[in-house]
Amino acid sequence: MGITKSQIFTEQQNDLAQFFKVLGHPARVAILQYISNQNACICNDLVEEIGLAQATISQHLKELKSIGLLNGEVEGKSMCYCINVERWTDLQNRLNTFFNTTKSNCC
Amino acid sequence: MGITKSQIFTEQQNDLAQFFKVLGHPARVAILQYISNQNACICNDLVEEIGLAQATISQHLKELKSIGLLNGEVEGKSMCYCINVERWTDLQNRLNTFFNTTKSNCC
DNA sequence: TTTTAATATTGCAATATTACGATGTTAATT
DNA sequence: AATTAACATCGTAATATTGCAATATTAAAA
Repeated sequence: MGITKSQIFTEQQNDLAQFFKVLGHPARVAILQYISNQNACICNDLVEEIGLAQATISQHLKELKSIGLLNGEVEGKSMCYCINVERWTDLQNRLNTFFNTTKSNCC
Repeated sequence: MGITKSQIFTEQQNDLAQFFKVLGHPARVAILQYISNQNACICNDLVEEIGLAQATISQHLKELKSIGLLNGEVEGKSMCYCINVERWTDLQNRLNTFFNTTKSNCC
């Protein structure tokens, strides 16, 4: 039905899946990689760099913001989007915990 | 349009996003966690454990198989699905590389 | 060889996602 | 105050995903 039955999973599982899901689009991967190579990020640069329409880029940025991976700061009439390093490291640790606690083989 | 413009991204970006995407559903996270706590995995157990219909579980297993995270072995009339530990560790390393090379702050 | 058990596959219905044009909004510039 | 620049949001079309019932398929058991 296109709708995920979140009720039947734990909050931890839903949370983790949500992180993975947001990272599960090449545009968002590309955005993060591009930002990390810049000193300042302006959405317009991204539009040229990534090759998607401005509205689409804006939407992807919103999703990255929604899980706290990006900080947006108003700078005049531009926006400066930056990776939230604390959150980034935190997420990396959570994913590693998931990987380390979920690797036993059964057969 | 619901269609991702994969052509405009690098293979590495598409690949990475694909991994994230497959892990981006709580049922698949739950399946991996459950399997890792068992010695043998039978789909029927999963149906009871997870609480989704057999057809749905089968579909999720297929997606996990598609990125090589699960090995399926026929065992009589049952299937034994196991985490592919080599692939699992490989994926963990790839994700850590991504996280480590994508963390500079700009603002 | 019929039956049964354990999946896989197919075919849908419902909802989500992706993408973009058009249109807001906001703040600097003129 | 009007204009411009840089986004954000809205509305919508196209496609993807989720989920399940029904129906294969496959191999052991009877």
